[in-house]
Amino acid sequence: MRTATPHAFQPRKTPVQKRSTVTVEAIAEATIQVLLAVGLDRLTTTRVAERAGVSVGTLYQYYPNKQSLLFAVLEHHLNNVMEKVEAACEGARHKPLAEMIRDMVEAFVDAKMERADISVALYRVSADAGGPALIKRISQRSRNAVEAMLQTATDAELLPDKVTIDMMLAAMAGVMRSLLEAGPSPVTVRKSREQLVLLCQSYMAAATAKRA
Amino acid sequence: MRTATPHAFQPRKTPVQKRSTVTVEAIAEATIQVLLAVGLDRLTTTRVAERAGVSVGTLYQYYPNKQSLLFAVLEHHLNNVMEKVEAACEGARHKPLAEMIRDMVEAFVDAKMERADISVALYRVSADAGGPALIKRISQRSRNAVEAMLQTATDAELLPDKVTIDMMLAAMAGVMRSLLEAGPSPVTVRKSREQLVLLCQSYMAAATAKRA
Amino acid sequence: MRTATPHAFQPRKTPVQKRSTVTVEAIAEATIQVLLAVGLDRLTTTRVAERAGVSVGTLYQYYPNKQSLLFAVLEHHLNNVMEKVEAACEGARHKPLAEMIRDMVEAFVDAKMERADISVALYRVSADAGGPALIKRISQRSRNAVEAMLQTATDAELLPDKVTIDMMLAAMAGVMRSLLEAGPSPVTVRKSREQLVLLCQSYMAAATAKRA
Amino acid sequence: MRTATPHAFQPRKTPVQKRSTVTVEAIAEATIQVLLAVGLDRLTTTRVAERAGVSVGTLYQYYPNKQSLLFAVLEHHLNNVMEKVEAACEGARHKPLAEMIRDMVEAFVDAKMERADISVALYRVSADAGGPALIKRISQRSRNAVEAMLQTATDAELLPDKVTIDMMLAAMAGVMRSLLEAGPSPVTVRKSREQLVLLCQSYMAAATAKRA
DNA sequence: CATGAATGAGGTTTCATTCAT
DNA sequence: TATGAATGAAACCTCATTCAT
Repeated sequence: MRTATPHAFQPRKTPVQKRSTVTVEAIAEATIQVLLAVGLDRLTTTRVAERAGVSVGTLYQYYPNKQSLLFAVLEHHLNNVMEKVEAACEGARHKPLAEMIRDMVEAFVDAKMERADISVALYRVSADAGGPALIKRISQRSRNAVEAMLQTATDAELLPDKVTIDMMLAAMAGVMRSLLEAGPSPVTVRKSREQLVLLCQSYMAAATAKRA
Repeated sequence: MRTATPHAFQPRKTPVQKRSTVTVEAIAEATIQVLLAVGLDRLTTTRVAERAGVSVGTLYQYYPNKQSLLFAVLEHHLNNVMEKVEAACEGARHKPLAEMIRDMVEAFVDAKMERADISVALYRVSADAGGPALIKRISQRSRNAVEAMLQTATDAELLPDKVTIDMMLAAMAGVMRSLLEAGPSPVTVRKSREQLVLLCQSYMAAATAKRA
Repeated sequence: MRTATPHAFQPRKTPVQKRSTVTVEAIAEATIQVLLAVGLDRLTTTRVAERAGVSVGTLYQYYPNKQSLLFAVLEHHLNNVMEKVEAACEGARHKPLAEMIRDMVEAFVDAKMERADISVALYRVSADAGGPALIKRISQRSRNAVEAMLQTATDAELLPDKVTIDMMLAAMAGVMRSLLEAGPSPVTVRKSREQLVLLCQSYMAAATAKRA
Repeated sequence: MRTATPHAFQPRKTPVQKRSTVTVEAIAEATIQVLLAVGLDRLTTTRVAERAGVSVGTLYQYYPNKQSLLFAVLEHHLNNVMEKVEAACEGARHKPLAEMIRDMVEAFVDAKMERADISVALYRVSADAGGPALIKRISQRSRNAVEAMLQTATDAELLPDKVTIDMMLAAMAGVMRSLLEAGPSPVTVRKSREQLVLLCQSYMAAATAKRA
């Protein structure tokens, strides 16, 4: 993949007509399908276009380059997870800390597992140049959501600072990745989910206590 | 990068003559240099050979393909980190749990930060096909080292099981990655190091307590 | 030339637009030109594309690999000869055996001599992996044509069986090859043509008589 | 295969010491083995040397280049066949024409079939640049042998001229090639052998008669 | 004489991207 | 807007051959 100038990773035009929207989505969906079917190495723009039932030319009408296509899919996936987490955070307001954490972590794990195959496939995409930046941008949102939630905790004596929250989120992401890449059994998933809850709870407890 | 058959990621021949050994190392070193200088996308075998002061042909005498070259470097790096962690684990035997964890985590963070640039660059390499498998193989070693250490803890009532250790390690890896990819200031590093120690300690404490 | 999987020797796509058809033919023609100009050893896909006035990429749109290109040309040549032979066979129906044979053999020799240079150049191509199979497939056609003709012979008491016909055809091919590779004078060609007719006639006569 | 200058196809030195002779033969034998094992496309000088248990350097002491190695093997094979045919020709002197032909043809077929696999593999070798010349040189010998034999025929009224003999030999070669490349069953071989005898006999009879 | 590490020209093939239709 | 034929830079990798040890 010959990477273009950094600013070029956004979709080219925001479609207004309905037909365009359909096309854009068909292309994004086809990208996932191809990704799962043949892997990132053999994903070509032509193949994606074929699968989407359009010509390559059309593909390039909506995505300025291959990278932007991949990133759009990645972003969509991350946003999807994000929304679930945010929803959980909203729903868990005004609860005790441990419950908050549990709800949030479980929402995260469940969201990721829901499309485990895609999650795994996208790890490789996220490693492409520019990926970390994208990830970072998205993580901001989760931090904000979590932070807002924590401020309403009924039993927290001290609020954890940003570094703490980021650390927890990074730990969650790391555990999740390791889990997904292992291709885990349902049992393993359940156990790991529990343990991850525990990990986050104990850390948050310690972090809020420590300050005191 | 067209990935070959899975078995093809091992170096091709073990050099017997001294001349060869020098060459092999020069190539590996050149790979890192090129990786840091131009990035993975523009790392070509020709460029690596040039930098190493040999011909492409020579490179291919020792590495059957580009992938194996990259993986050799990745493996070397991970082994390096591993050794430091193992050493810390050995040195921390027969101490209280919290101290063990601290020593181990700090060794890990320090080892990673020692060559932060390489660590970051290799994240992309590790995403290549076959990377996760390599990582997994290496992680086994760390789990064993940590497990052996924990068994000698002077104050642990219950030993954490494998899942727990794996979780901790995955969390550590995730945090480290997130940290490294952010290109952190020394201050941030110091703070994060502390926090990561806390995270692991509190989780291990909770996990060992929980069983009881 | 690294030969690919056996099924990969067919042209890649059947062009629909007129522009494409022109391109495909230009490439095939260029292949012959290059073959004659520099020989098989130095025939490269790049050179062929250049000669055809297209880019390499275009070449690979229509031929999945070098081998398929060469085979397409070989097949075309053989088909061309085949058609002449078939026409002769059709035209010689309901004649005495000796005349039939004469017409057929002469058509074969003439067809081969018509593009003697190409014929010779293609012998090397036909030796490539997969060549014999191609030859075999084409030979079926000639056997059928000859067989159909012989059944209408006005004076044949017994029909020769398939083995006999194949033998005659193989002999013809062998003689022709030996002749072409010798780079013969017109006189030699004429003499050899006569003799080959005699060879086939006498063999067929003997073979049909023998059965009786 | 990058072909060298035309004069370079002869073995480099005629070994006088016994050790050398052994080495030379080991290399030749290894060439055949590799040819049969992996095919011409993947036959490399290194592989041959390995199989022969010597280093590439040593191989190049005795054969100036790859081509010469292959041609040495080809020549050896052809000489072997030749000797059998010559012996048959000598043994068939002073017999009637038909018997002569039979003995000779059968010797030829049997000699070829004796190492059918090698015969087939070498067809590709003989197509390499310079091959036809080699073949031609060898064919001279067979023509001479056959000619000498025919002159002693007890019942021949007219001697066939060189063109006639060449034609017969070319036909024989063509039939044999076609037969070998088909990978024939023993039954087919036997039948074809008979038919080839018939073909040659009838042609020679016709050719000698015709002159009259 | 033997070794085998080193050479490096050069071949095949891919695929993101463009633009005339 | 959509199409898809054409582009062509550039990557990977091979292997016959040499020559210092």
